[in-house]
Amino acid sequence: MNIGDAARASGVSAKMIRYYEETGLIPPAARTAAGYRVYGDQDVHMLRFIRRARDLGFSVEGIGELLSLWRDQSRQSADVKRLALAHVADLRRKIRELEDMAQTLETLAACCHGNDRPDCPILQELEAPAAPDAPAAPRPGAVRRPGPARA
Amino acid sequence: MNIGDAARASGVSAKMIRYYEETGLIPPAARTAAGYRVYGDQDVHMLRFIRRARDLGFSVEGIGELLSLWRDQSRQSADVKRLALAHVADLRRKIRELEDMAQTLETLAACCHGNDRPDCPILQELEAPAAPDAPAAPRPGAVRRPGPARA
DNA sequence: ATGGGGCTTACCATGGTTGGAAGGTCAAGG
DNA sequence: CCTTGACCTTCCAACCATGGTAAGCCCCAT
Repeated sequence: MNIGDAARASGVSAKMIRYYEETGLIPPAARTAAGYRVYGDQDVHMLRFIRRARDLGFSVEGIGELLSLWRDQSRQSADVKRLALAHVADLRRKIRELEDMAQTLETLAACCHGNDRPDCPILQELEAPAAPDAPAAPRPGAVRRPGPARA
Repeated sequence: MNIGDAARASGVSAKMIRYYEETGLIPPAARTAAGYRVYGDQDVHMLRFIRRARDLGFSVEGIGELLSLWRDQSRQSADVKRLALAHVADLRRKIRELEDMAQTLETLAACCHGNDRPDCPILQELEAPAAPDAPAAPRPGAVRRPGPARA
């Protein structure tokens, strides 16, 4: 099976398969004499595992840990569970940040007439953040920007 | 005022101020004879505006649109509101995606004994996604990965 | 005048993924 | 045998926002 077939069968693009190999997430594939990568059903199985973990928002690093547990026949399910719940906590933290932003903006938008006049509480709030005690409008620095969010 | 002072006063790092200038988000700062960037209170005001918009999760592109409305004295508040609500919709979409992931994982984790035995429903689900009808476990492809999420 | 800190530009890295270019390989059809 | 087209290979660049680092210049205070 060539990389294209493996990609179609697993849902992981050929590009990403090569990337995962390069970064050591998956072992180097066997090669034909011409240098083509060759994959078997087992490989596709692993790639699908990876795809599914990505769908659940795991980072590549996290997937690496999941994979090693997956391969480890003497694993303890407690370890898997811990990994999963840690990721859930990450997700919930991110959700809270986004939710805060959405609520602040919604509150502001609700105060905005949304007509053809220029005055707008949204712009006002951006200029000069509201009082520190207003929960919907944290002062600068209170909200941690999510950064290059990886999920 | 040098760039360091402007950074401290606005909460935007000197690095990012230069980046914003380079990418055209803000106009080039005035320079001293020695080439130092010089900022005034107005500039700091604008930088704080940008900082606040970033805190609310706007992309740099979105901030550019906000800035042009901010500067446009003949703006219509409806335009600002539309921008804000579009961003809220973005946030909510992202929140939903993350929430789906978190719930799927939590459900799986709840089924996992979390003991010293190797059998684990989490790994099982990653290997072979559950039935298509289970809402907490969409088939591969049903969950759109957010990609290089920009907020 | 010398030292320390600030400023300048320029480059590298992150994370995950996509895109392209340039070139080799394979299978089918003429 | 040759062409064509689909596939594969490697390498390089880009995205977004940010942090870091390094070499070199500048300014101020001692």
